[in-house]
Amino acid sequence: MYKQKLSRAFYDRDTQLVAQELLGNYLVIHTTGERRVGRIVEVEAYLGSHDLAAHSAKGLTERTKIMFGPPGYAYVYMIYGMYHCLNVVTEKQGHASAILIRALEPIENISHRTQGPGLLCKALGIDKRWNGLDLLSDHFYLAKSLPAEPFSIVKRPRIGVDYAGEWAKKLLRFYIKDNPFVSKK
DNA sequence: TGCACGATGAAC
DNA sequence: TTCATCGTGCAC
Repeated sequence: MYKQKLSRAFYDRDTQLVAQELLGNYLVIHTTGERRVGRIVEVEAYLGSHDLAAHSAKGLTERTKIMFGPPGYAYVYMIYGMYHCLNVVTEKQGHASAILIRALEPIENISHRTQGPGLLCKALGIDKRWNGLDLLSDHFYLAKSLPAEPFSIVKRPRIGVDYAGEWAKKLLRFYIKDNPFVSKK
C-alpha cells in the first residue's frame, strides 16, 4: 500500500541518504478524480551549489530559486526544449540540493512509458506549472512503501553530466537492481 | 538584445 | 551519432 505520506522531516536530511530511501516508495498524483501511482525505481542526487553538475552551482537564479528553498517541494524545469524533469528539494533552505526522479514503475493509472526523467513527466502531465508545488499536499506527494520490500541498490555515475569534471564521476545515481523500468544500465 | 547549450529521447 | 526544439544564463 501507499498511504503514508513522506514528511517534511524526511526530505530535510542528507541528500544521498534521502535519494536511496526514495527508491521503492511511491509518487502519488490525484487529478480529475483519478489517482495515478508510480513506484520510484531510479533517482539521481544533486548535492548543492558546490556540486558542479547541479543547476544550483550557477547560484540563485530565477530558475534555481526553488532548489534554494525549503525541502519537500517540487523543482520542475524544461530540458532540451521539449521535456520536463521532476526533482524533490532536500536539506535545509539555502542548501540548494535536490533529487532527480529518473524512472517509475507504473502501478496505477499510468498508460505511457516512465523509464526516463522526460518520459515520466510526459506520462504524468508534469510541466513547469508544477514547479514549486508542495509535496505534502493532498494531490501530489510521495508515500512510503508498506510493507517495505527488500531490494539491492545499484550505484552508478549520473547521466548527461560529463561537463562537471570530477563531479561527473561520483556515484550519485541510484536504482533498484534488476528492475526492468530503470532508464539505462 | 543575442546566443550557446543542456540533469533527453528517438531515429538513423 | 544526429537531430528536434526552446528557456535560461551570461556575454556583449
